Amino acid sequence: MQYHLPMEQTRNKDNQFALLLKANNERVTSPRLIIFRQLLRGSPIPMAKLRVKSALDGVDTATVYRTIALFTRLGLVQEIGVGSRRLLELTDNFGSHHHHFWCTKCGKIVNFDDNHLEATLDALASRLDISIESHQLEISGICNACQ
Amino acid sequence: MQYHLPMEQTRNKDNQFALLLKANNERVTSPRLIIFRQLLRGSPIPMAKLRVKSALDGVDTATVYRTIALFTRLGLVQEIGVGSRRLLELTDNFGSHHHHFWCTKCGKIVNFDDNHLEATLDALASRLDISIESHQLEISGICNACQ
DNA sequence: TTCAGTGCAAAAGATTTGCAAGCCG
DNA sequence: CGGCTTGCAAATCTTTTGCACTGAA
Repeated sequence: MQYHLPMEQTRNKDNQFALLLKANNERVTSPRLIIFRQLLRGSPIPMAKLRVKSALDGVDTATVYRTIALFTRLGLVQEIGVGSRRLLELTDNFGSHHHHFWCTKCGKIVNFDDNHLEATLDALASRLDISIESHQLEISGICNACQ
Repeated sequence: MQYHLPMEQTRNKDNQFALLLKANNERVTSPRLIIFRQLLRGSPIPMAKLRVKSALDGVDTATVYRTIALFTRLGLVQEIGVGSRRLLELTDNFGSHHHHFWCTKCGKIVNFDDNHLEATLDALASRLDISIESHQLEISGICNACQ
């Protein structure tokens, strides 16, 4: 099996993952680890593909759904909308805060973050008199390579 | 039947709607008008509910799907993600540009817009060297009433 | 009149659920 | 060992498709 992260980092993440589960009285099982590692590969993945990939490792479809529901409940996974597709990815708990830019020409999805944007949102929150728990921005357009 | 807009405004919208269809060589049919008016009521609506409401007016489920696909193709309708739900609403072509704030406590969805935010996005676009076609921001948190 | 658009029914996919067996703690 | 998890299969729900008929232009 091949990882996008060096093995040492993967171990770290696996560890962090195990701790999070235990802290919530959830068991660390083989299917859960397999699915977590799939998500750890980085790019947002559609449920259908996650199901297929997990099946290769012997994980049943029903288990994938139950696991994603669990991960979501634990705030480990979130669903993002890119165009009309729904994709799954690890939340900021297991990565840095970011947003998505989707190139409508080549389909590439680029993560980005912007301090100024975050500041703008803070100001917005006080203007609207709300307290922000989370926010998600999706920008679509043409990337520099495609222009 | 009851509308959220005064009848005169509804007529205007119906008109605008008919023109858009005709401009795209699409026919103005009863099911399409029924579904359009449903969306015109304002708040984002899940497909399931739209299906049920349309059925009350005798519109078949398959037609609802085909119509929403058409409206999306014409840039009349967009799908937004609020929490884990997917909701349908008219695009900015039939309303003013806005984003969504979702109160996780009372479930209310509030539309808002912010000039400063738009300016920030413009700046971001030039920094990332991309050209933005559209953007969608979803903020979730607690509204002032629930605090 | 003509053919795009619709209803109906069936097919295809996606998601959920019940239950016996397996495995983590 | 005990009970949470899983795999498997069946049930549900959602979305798509084929086809004959209807109605908008």
